[in-house]
Amino acid sequence: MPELPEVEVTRRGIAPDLVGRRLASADFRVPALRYPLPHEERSQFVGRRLVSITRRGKYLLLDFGSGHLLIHLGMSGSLRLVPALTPPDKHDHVDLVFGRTALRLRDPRRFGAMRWIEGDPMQHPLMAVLGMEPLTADFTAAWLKAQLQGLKAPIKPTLMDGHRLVGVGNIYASESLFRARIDPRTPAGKISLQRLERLVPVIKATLTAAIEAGGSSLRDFIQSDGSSGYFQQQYFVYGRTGKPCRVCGRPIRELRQGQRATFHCPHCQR
DNA sequence: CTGGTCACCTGGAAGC
DNA sequence: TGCTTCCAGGTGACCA
Repeated sequence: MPELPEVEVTRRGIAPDLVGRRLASADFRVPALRYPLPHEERSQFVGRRLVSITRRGKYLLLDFGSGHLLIHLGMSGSLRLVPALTPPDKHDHVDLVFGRTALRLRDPRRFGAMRWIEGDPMQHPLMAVLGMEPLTADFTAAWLKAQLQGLKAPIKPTLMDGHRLVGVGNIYASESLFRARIDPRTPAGKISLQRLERLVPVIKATLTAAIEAGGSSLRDFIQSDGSSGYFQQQYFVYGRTGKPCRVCGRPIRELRQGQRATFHCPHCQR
């Protein structure tokens, strides 16, 4: 599930319980996720106090003063707070134990990542290549127009390219383009400034609404029963192939762009 | 640089 | 019922 809103909701869900507390131990039950887990660097952060948890794109950065622990949830990752010593399930790969509470990483597909970064985390190769944060004032139609200049690739996969714009994944790319009434197949460089002035606020609003919807389920992060902590969203197009468009009633269509499913309403999006 | 494809990994759903 | 195939919210590597 983790696109920007889910990562941000996770951050808000776990930060109040963890910030300011000392990391007592770190248990790694698999050797690697996307990258080898930070076994050797463990001594660098065990015993340290957690200063803050911030987000950059879909990454979480846990600041331990002497360095940052970077966490990415991949396709199937989730973080929950559980009472320490809670027996792990099959895909509970990492526990960061803070006193009586453990931050538990579950990730069945293991596309997620956890890395220890020393120095300025934004200089790290994984961070330095990241694009614009969509929920900032710098993300404007004029900026996006310049970014898309000359690009022939379709707008939908282009919006999902984290080297240009971070946080917008497969769900919110389809949803945002529907709300902005833009056909996902439109060559990115051909979209007028006028239409981008519609798209940019829509992306901000779509992500913000999803974060706010997740806020109501924040308490799930401190449940120990394994409930997901994520929220169900009322989507306009995502996963609604063949179902009536919520605006015009015509069937939602599905197509594939870059091996990913795209959902759209051919009547409403042009 | 751009644009396209593949790989990583597991599990659930759909198809036969 | 049981086996096979396809698909899933991300992204880095690789190629032309």
